[in-house]
Amino acid sequence: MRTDATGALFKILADPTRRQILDLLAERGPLNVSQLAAEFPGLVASGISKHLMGLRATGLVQADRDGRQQIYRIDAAKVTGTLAPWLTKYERYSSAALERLRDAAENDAD
Amino acid sequence: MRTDATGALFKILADPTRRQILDLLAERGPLNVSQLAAEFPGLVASGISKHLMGLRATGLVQADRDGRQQIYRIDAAKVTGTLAPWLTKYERYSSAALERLRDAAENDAD
DNA sequence: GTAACGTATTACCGTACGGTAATATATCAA
DNA sequence: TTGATATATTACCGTACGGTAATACGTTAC
Repeated sequence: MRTDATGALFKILADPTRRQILDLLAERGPLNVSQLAAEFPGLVASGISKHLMGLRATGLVQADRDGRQQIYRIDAAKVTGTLAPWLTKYERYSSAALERLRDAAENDAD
Repeated sequence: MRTDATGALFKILADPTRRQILDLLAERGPLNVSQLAAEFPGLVASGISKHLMGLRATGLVQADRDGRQQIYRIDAAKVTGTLAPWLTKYERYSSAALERLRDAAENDAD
């Protein structure tokens, strides 16, 4: 998929498996790959690992090594911090659209 | 890309061309395909049309027919309305993460 | 009617993705 | 050291995407 820096976050969040990984990390706290893989009967561990690599690349999750385990934890602030400004922008657009409607109504009244 | 209903919105927003289309519709108000295509020198009109079909399918834009023209307008409220609950959820997760940290600190103090 | 125009649709191409399987790497246990 | 475990990496497959080109469709102008 064609994408850019902003789009990379959306692209990561577009996949339901990755969102489910984020949900699990959010609800249960830090987990390793095996624990996560156990929640996805239809998937194999290396697939989960691959998704985690992508999530790490965008900074949405971070990993702490504990012996031979990688303990993954969500950086929920990163998720919200990255998306919130974008959402604010479109809220502003909503307001702008309302203003245009109001202007149009005024012009109609002329 | 594997996706679901929620993911469809993220997937749509992942593409920079589609986000730029949304921005144009938000900043300038409703536009037709030709007007939009004029803003994308590297793209051909049918490509824009294709993106608009996707945007329509998710409800992010709507079209009003005016003779042989299709006038597209953004439904910014749909954008924010769909994303906001999702964002709220992860803000709650952020709080949950903080609580876990606090609990862990208390346990350490035992 | 018919010709030009605005847009949508289809077929097609190259590329990237999600997933599995196999292999490699690193760490713990005996 | 040897074997088992936990994860990462690589190669590969099928599918979906972004884009162009060509075509079809509906609408206005003549």
